[in-house]
Amino acid sequence: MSERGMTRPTMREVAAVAGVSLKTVSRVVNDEAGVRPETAAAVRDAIARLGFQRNDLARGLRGGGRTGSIGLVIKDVANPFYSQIARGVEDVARAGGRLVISGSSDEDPERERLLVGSLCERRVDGLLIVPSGAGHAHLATELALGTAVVFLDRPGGLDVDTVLIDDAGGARDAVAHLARHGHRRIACLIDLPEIYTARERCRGYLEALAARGLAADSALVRTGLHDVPGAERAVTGLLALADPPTAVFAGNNLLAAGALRAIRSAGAPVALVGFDDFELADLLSTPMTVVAHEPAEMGRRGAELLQKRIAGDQGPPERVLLPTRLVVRGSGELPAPTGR
Amino acid sequence: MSERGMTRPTMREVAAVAGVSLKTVSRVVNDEAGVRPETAAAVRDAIARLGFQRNDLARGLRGGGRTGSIGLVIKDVANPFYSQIARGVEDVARAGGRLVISGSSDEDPERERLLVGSLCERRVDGLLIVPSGAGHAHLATELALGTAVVFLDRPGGLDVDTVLIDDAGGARDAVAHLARHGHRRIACLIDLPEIYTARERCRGYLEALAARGLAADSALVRTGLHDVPGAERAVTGLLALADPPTAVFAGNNLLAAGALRAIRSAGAPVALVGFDDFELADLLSTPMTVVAHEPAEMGRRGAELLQKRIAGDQGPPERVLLPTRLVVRGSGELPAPTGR
DNA sequence: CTGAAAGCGCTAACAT
DNA sequence: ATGTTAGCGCTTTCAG
Repeated sequence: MSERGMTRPTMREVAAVAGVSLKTVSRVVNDEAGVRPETAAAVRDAIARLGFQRNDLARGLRGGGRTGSIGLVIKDVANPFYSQIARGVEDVARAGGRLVISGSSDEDPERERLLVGSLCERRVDGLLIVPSGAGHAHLATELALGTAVVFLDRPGGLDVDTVLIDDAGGARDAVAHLARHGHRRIACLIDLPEIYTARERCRGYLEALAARGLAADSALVRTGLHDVPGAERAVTGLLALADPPTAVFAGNNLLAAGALRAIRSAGAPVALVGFDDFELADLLSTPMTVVAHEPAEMGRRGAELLQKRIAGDQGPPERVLLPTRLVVRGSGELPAPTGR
Repeated sequence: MSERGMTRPTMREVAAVAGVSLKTVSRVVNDEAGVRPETAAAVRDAIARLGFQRNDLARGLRGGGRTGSIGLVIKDVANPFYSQIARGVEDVARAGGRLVISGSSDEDPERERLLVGSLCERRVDGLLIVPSGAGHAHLATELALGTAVVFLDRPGGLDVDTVLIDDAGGARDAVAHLARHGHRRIACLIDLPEIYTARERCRGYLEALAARGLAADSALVRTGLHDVPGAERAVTGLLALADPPTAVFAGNNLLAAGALRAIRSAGAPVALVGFDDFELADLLSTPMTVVAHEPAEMGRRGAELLQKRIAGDQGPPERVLLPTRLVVRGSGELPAPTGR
């Protein structure tokens, strides 16, 4: 076996050992036809003996520029919503023979720009992006240079394939559900308004209220929330109001967790519907309803669209809207509206 | 702006536009000293005008072979435990100017081997691996070829840097806690015995029983469980025993979720301690205790060790053991042992 | 301070 | 069925 730090064997060395030309080795390595079985066997033997592994950098540099990798930019891989997307992307990429290079932007447009830059320098075959912020001019440049781009979860201001969830519809269903159970004072927790999904979910909330002829009380809408403690404080504040809400709609998984904590602390029988499903939502002491959807499916669809583009598809940009469904957990126990 | 599908500008073109030599462009791009400010400005201008981006493939091919990327092989990125590891890795890699290429092995040694192979063909600077299975001969080859390797969560059978959690200690604490509360019939849910952490946690369970002079009842130990439904069925079966357990120790986050479901369904007041912390564990209707630890820290430590190796550190392999701590959620409500 | 030449490891075109 | 010659885009010598 080789020594540590030894230089890696090249095709040229394999060729020398096998007693053939470099090109023959290349043919064997890439399963090209036109090599006599015995020759191929000799080459394979040399490959095994030397521990040769094709250098994909060199390969990508010479041939067409395909690197067999795609870039994925999400908000935070530690957040289950995004890590499920990543899994979906990975599965499709693998089927297409590609590896995924991913990075977390933490909702910072500058970090996103940096990440996209690094990814492009590495010449990924395509880019899957959950766009943060608004300006995506740099992406337009990439696009022009031939890097395929697909947006996930939010539109990115460029006319390319985009996979979204039915944010407004899901929010409408959530609020309609609460209203149907008699709730008239429904609070709404929303992430940073710069985020498309936050705006859409807020819109759905307002539309559902309007559809039921309920007045929208701006005191019950809290925006700019982006973590569990923030949501917890917001809901604690809401419940301390003179005329508190009897129900809460939380705009995402983090905000739902915060709301849950506040409701539990207050000991108040407040109904809760959260956007994003999560394991064990049905085993909570405060039963909650959830706007469920499939993050992995979003990743899969996005990756499929991307690979189609990479393969040369020139059709018009596609717009995929993934459905949500309201999952009622312990509906019988849904707290009824109080007060009044 | 350039046309779609247009060929990407190269340093040569930038040089031509700027009226300098290729090497001067290289100097500017890499912030090397020895370029007159005006010349540099002209070059930068040409770069901006052409939308030039250094090709890291070519760069990696020529210069020392560093690609500025590290490979991460985990079990499943959609599992919060692993996605938190991934985040820790990413943060350290970014600080070191590197990108992370990650893949899920799903506990399949063959997939792991394939992934490692692809990663090495891509010439990652180093590999961070949660090893599945036992045979890691292929890794020995990589090691010999100079690719740095660090194991995460489990030892990989090779004498390299390894970051582990105190599995046995955490399990002992969990079981001791239950015993201290009077439980004598404590069930144990364990993942596939091929997995090191499963064996260690099982060992800790047995040690804690022995330390208290409690008999280990093999009927209460269920191994080979690897998903939520499986754990649920196992616990349902345990609770149907003539002499059922009054407490359960679940060997990981998935098994804890399954146990929770079974306990809830049975309506039995069974105490539960689970390995791995999770959001909202304290808000469950069935209060549970948790063996908490920091997955992200594991990722960070591993990535730090790896980058030190990549930088040339030749010291002896390090063994990091991360602590666990028992977090009691609703201790007052811990179900007391029943029966007898 | 700047440039010309060589070559990283591979594949694409052509030979043979 | 196999080999030869270029050259991908860059960094690394080594010269000016």
